[in-house]
Amino acid sequence: MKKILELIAEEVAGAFEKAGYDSSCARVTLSNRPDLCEYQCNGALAAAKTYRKAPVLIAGDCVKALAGSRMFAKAEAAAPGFINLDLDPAWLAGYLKEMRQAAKYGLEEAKEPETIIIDYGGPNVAKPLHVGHLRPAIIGESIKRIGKYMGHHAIGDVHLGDWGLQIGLIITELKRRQPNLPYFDEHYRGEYPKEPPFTIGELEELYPAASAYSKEDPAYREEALLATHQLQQGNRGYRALWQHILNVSIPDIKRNYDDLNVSFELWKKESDVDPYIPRMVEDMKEKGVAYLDDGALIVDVKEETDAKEIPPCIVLKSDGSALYATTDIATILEREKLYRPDQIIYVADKRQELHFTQVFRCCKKAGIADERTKLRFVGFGTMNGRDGKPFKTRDGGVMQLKTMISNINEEMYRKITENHEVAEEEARETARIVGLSALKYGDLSNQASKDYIFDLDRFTSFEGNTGPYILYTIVRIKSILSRYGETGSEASEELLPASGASEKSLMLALTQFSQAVETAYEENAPHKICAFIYDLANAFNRFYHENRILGETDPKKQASWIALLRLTKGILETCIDLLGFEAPERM
RNA sequence: GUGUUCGUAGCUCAGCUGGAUAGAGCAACGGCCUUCUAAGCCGUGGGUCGGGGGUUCGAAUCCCUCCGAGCACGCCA
Repeated sequence: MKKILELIAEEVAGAFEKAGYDSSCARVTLSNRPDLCEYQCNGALAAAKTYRKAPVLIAGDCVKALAGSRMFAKAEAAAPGFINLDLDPAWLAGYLKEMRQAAKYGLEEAKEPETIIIDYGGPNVAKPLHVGHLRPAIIGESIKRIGKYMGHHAIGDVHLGDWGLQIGLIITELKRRQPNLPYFDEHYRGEYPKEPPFTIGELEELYPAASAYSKEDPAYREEALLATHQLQQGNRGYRALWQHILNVSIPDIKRNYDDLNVSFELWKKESDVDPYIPRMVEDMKEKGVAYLDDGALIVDVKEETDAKEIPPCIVLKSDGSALYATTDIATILEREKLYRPDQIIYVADKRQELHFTQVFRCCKKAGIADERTKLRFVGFGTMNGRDGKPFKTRDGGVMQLKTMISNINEEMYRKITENHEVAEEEARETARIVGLSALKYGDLSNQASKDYIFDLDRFTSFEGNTGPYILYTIVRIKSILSRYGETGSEASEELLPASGASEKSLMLALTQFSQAVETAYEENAPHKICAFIYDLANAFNRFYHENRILGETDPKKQASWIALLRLTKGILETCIDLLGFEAPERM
């Protein structure tokens, strides 16, 4: 169904035309003066110049033309030329009735569904997930869910890093510790053991140790580079070890993402695109887009309109080996081949913007990406600590994701059990759900592109614009609905026109749903959904405070309110699902 | 140096395809629980929207400039 703003704009456009003005002036917006009106049209101000007429007069003409409209309870011209509009409560109730009956509360799905690949993982195997993986996971997951809800075929790809130096380092370190393993015996021809030679705990310890050695000892680093090279060249033993690393690491990574309510349709790895590279490079050479410069194979990607000359994209290093741009380009090649996406969205640190600009242009220029494939980069800012500097643990290290989640859950558990008597198990589960909402809402309510300050105390606080506040609102509604169900009061739940100001505000807030989701989709901006549900929760809490729903004696009125509650609950729950979290039954 | 992003209340942030008196939350202060969860609601105080120019009937929003901060700038990812 049409968005409420569209309907209002159409009505006003009709009035403009009827009064003899061009209907294109009839842009209507939510009022920025709620004390004066609900909606406003400033078109008369813009039209004044064209018609050489005072804007108030134009507004007045338009208001006269709206006289018969059943949409508005009030339409008046205000100096210097605003048209102030209030909706008719009956018309508003009618609109909400339609919303209740429509699929997805009247949201119009995309007419031409697109295939959208969203790349928002990027963790390296054999390394524990840390807080740096938090933002892409949270933001990307939400963008994906919003895309799906809009009717698109959205595919999340974790895109694991499994082909770089880190694997070589692990192999080298393992060889140092257990040189007698068959993987290191060049003459070994038998089957390798099925059981991995390490646990996940040991694996996670191997890498940092190896990384530290390689920084101190150049020979060690050389060995690791060689091991990496040999792995890529197909060394049997190393391939077997690499497979063990994947087998041990991937389930652990999955569990980590599960804890965040984040999931991926695709578990692709850098290594998957390795086979494409030789031909891809040859092809680029043949087409003449890639050439040697200082020994490296590069592709010029600068354009005349650039404010600053963009450096060329390096496809192969001067020693002939691949680098990150190479695998990124090959990944686009593979995605085009396997999925023919309309869009590929990269959710990555904004510091990588230049890199992706180069990669995207290179793909277009070399014909690797189809002309009509939209390659988009959604850059997010740094997560800082309370001091405004990049978030670190007390000893200056990078905090593991597990640690952060468990810190939040502990804090939540403490707060829950502090004020209420709750069974241990329920308190733990509630803490987990509420904690996740705190973490995700804290992140998503900010614009993704900006740096933001991670403040555990603020995010886990139960007050203000936080995840827990939204959940609390939902829980309040659930509580009323379950009690209402118990009383067995059966009414038809017909929505009546609002009888009070707070009820009408709630209704008005509800009508913004489609607009909020659509904008969030178009702008890849989950924070618009946060802003919407925060307004909605506020509107509901005001309504809740002013009206005693279960104590209402008029059964029709009560039933109408219950219908309103169901709609509010449904929309809030839909939205938090789009953000990637859920509400508990009680809290 | 060049490019880029940003600068809004004490703090954390919205608002930015130009519109009326710049909004929230936290913190501070004051009200509201024998009644559906007070994790709530209502109210008070707090702003030269970094400075200065310009465009416009109208600028936090668009343009220029200066100041300040972050980030990026060919073989790391």
